[in-house]
Amino acid sequence: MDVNEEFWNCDLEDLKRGYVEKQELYLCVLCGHTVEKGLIYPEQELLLEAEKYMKYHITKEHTSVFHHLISYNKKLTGLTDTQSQMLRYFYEGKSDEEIKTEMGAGSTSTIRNHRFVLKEKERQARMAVTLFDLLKEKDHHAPSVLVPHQTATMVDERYNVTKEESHKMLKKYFDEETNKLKYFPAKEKQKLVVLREIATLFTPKQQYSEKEVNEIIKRIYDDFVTLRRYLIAYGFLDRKKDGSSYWVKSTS
DNA sequence: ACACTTCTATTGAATTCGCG
DNA sequence: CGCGAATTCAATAGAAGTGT
Repeated sequence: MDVNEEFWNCDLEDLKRGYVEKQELYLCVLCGHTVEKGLIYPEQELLLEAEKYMKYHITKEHTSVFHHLISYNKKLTGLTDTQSQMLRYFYEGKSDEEIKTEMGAGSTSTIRNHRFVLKEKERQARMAVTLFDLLKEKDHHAPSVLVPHQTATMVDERYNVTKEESHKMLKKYFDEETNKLKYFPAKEKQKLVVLREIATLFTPKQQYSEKEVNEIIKRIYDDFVTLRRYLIAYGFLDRKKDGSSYWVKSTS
């Protein structure tokens, strides 16, 4: 029953699809199987391009995302065995009458009621997702980990930081009066938090010249060259090859 | 009149409580 | 901890309600 990190972090659309697109590869969130972009995968008589092959992989190994997810236990799905079985029948497009016969129930009203209860459950699930999503923005005490910049490079699980930790670090490295960076941290984890904070000084989607970038960084730290380089290296900023234009990598 | 949705009552199973 | 009592939960079936 091990469900990987990506599974929980990817958005609903990716989850429904069953795989996420990374820089250089496609990753199956159901099993962690990866497929490298740009390669061609032979399958029987056919040669499949990477993404096609990933779709094929899901059908072959997991039948469908639906089948895979519904096979998880109650703890994960929140569904009882009969409820899961019901969903399977519904997925197959069976009528109440057919389901009744197949599961040997005495009456179609039982199936009807299952449909009703499950629909209610769906509404509750939507409600819960929305509620918790809204809560996330407000609850600064939750020990939730900050998800690193999605485009950030040089980041792995070790650098997960709770909001509390991150708050502490920021207090340590930034002067409360002037908001200037006192000194640049040596530890990777701290660097990440500090850089993330600095990245917020830039307006998303806006294009900056190198000079403008320097100006902004200079306001909080003298050694703007180092900081600028770090922002790029850690994937917070991106730039044209010739350095004529800089912008914040999108966060969403 | 008909199909379809929602509510209610009953039952048995599972879980929790509380007492020694 | 063990065991029966009490409570809660899930499944069922039929009744009531709703809309066309």
